[in-house]
Amino acid sequence: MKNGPHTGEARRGLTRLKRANLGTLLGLVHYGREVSRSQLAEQAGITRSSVLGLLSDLEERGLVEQGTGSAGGSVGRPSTVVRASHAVVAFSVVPLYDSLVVATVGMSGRIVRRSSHVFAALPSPDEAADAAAALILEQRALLDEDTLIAGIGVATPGHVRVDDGVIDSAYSLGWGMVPLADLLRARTGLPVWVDNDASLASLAEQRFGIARNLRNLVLLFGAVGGIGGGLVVEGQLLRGRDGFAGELGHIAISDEVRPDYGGIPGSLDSIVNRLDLLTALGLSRADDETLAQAIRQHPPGAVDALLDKQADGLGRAIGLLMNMLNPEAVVLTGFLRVIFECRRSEVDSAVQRYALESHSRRCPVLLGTLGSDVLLVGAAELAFAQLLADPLDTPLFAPDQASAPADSASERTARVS
Amino acid sequence: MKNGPHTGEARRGLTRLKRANLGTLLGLVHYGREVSRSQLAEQAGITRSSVLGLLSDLEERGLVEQGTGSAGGSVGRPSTVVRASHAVVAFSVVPLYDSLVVATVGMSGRIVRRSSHVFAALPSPDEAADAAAALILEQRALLDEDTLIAGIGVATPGHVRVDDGVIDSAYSLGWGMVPLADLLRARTGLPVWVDNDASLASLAEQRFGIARNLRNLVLLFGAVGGIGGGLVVEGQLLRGRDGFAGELGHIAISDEVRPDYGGIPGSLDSIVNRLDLLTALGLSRADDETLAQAIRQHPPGAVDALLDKQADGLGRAIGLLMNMLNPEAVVLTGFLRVIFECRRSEVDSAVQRYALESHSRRCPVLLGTLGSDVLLVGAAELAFAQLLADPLDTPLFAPDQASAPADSASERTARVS
DNA sequence: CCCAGTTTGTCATAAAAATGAACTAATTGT
DNA sequence: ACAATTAGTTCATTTTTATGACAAACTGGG
Repeated sequence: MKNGPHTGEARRGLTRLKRANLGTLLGLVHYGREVSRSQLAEQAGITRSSVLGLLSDLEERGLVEQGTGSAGGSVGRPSTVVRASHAVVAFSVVPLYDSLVVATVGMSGRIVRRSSHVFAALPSPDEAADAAAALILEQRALLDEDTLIAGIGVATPGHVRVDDGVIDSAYSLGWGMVPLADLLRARTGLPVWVDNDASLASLAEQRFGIARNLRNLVLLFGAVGGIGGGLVVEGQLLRGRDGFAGELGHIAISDEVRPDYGGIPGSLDSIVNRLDLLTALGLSRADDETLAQAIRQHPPGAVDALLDKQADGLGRAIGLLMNMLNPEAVVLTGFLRVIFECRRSEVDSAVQRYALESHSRRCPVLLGTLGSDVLLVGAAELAFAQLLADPLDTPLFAPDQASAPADSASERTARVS
Repeated sequence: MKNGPHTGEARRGLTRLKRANLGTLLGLVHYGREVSRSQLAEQAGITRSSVLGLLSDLEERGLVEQGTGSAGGSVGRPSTVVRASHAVVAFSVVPLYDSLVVATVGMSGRIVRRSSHVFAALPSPDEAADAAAALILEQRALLDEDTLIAGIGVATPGHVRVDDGVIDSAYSLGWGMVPLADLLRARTGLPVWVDNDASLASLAEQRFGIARNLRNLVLLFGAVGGIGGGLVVEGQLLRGRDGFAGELGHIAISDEVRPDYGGIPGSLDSIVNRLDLLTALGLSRADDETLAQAIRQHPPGAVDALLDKQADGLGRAIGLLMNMLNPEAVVLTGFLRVIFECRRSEVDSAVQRYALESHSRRCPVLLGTLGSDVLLVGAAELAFAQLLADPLDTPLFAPDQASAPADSASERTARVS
């Protein structure tokens, strides 16, 4: 569908079962960073001898590396430790208002390289795609020769049709109906996946951040353009019918109608609002760090009332989400983190008031730990997801842009025929 | 864990794959009512020859029946049609305020038999369990000799710990920390599963009702004790960490604080409230039909304002849910149906106001079609779920209460050894 | 330093189950 | 009646996992 090159003919007879088992193993390795073979066997529910064979397939394709490592076991023969190969990478693209960040991310979750482009004005989709392609080209040229590229993941604000990578509407970028996946694929020859920024942030925090291994998670993403949300249910991103799910900034939680506000009346966005804070503080365009500092140093007065009100709104939304989804944790990022740190007791008391005790009792409010990397990590996950679903037959690409896909599967097919 | 008798030793070498394939096939048959073998092969993604073998296993265990039926195909050899055996049943138990309904439900989704018990006062958990067990005993005695019983499913209001079938708190019944599954299992010898009423209603409407085959669904369940919610995501019930998810009545959508209301301030329950309607109409304890009639005939005045307000609150909640979950439909049941029918345009306009257009455009508000059967069907699904997960090794029980489980697997094991 | 105990890696063999391809059967339309 | 079409059936083959035995590598105590 979405991938460029054909992999010759799909290898015959690789049953769904084996595909699933390979994916399970690669997933365990990817999310666990370092796992022993016997742990893999136990967690995947297959025997040690089967793991042996499956891993050798994965290793042959260069997806995992095995070696002696510190597996902590006390007695008995030391384990062979399996790691995701750091020779497998994906590119992350994160368009912001007037800049754009591109990173090379290893399958181990580590960010290898990062660079950005600053625009003079809000970029058009084509300008953004040009800049992204240029940065990717640079980073691609710096990769080792044996690197395998899974593809490109994009984290963008707004509504994204994940099926075909079309941005339905991204208010903060001023874009509407932009086929971003097509634009980038045409420029790079790599497969491209696009998804909403807040959703990807929740995925990243659930897999590599504060919410590691929690199966049910709500993340509130306090971005400059407004509040987004990401919902993880049973370890999977909740996308809904079109991939639009998680627009938590637009949920109505109050009767308040602001004549100056154009969105949903009484919405979380209209009440817990970064711009309001900046205005009250006499700032324009500050990053979250500056914002936090300004709040700490502000003179008492109107700002306090605003902060109290925003803290109450935030707590109300958190309580609502706890009642509705019974998650294991609620994670705050961006400027919501600032509000929580300044008005923790106000937020907590609002949560107590608006959430049923049975829901809130065991559901902590946490702060994201991935910081500004969260979108880069989350976007790369998009590209790796395909690889995890079908480790052996998903096409991978070489650093050398001119070459055919570095797909060992098609090589093997060629050798046989 | 939860099942009573042991099935000898688990049949050796029934691989996960076969178990999964059997479950997939049985699920397709169960939800599709009548499916041809080649349709099964196509939908399950396995070959016709494999389907043949798998179905013969299922038929041997008495779970499905095959025969020539009207499969509508125009040309070509007529299909063999597969149906879920109506000899496989589950018992549904639905405790209400002062009564209790028990039904025998076939795996085809049809309700075979139903009976109820009316209490003089609110029953204690033991009284309710006694009554349920007595009704089940009666209905069990009326079953054919070759019937296979999957178990008992209970749909109850309140919070349910689905893992062990303990009702954490059910306000409308006045119960707290009731190990209902244990109580019923001790009295009947059958495995018991318990879940929240609204959740089960959403499952029932998604599988057998108006929302058939929709993968993402929100159901608002307007019961006498308050509003419940059920969320279906990717075809699965969203349960959250403890199974408490979906408490949509308790989500805060307004700033209004009612001094007379004990729950969450500004919650959907406090605004869209059946008791308020009855009070305004001068009624006490009316069923939904009576309520609808009273509304149609009421004199203009205060009741209109109340209805408008409730319609607005309902639309606001619907809009919030659309933004948040991007479902394919929102389904209303119980007295919410009455409100929607009387104030359709008010509800619709509130939905327009509070939902983003991209979310609401393709998301209809529907009315449930299963009526009063919805909980009976949903509760039975709990018992069938286990059977679908492992068709051959899940123990089934005979109508004759004294006998051992009618588990052909253990018979077969015995024959071999 | 050796030896029991423990855990893990590896191999040959067996068994399970799905696949693939050929073939037969039953119907419609011409 | 005959082609076209669709579905059911059979069976040898292939894929892949499971099984069980054994070797390897480590800990810790005597």
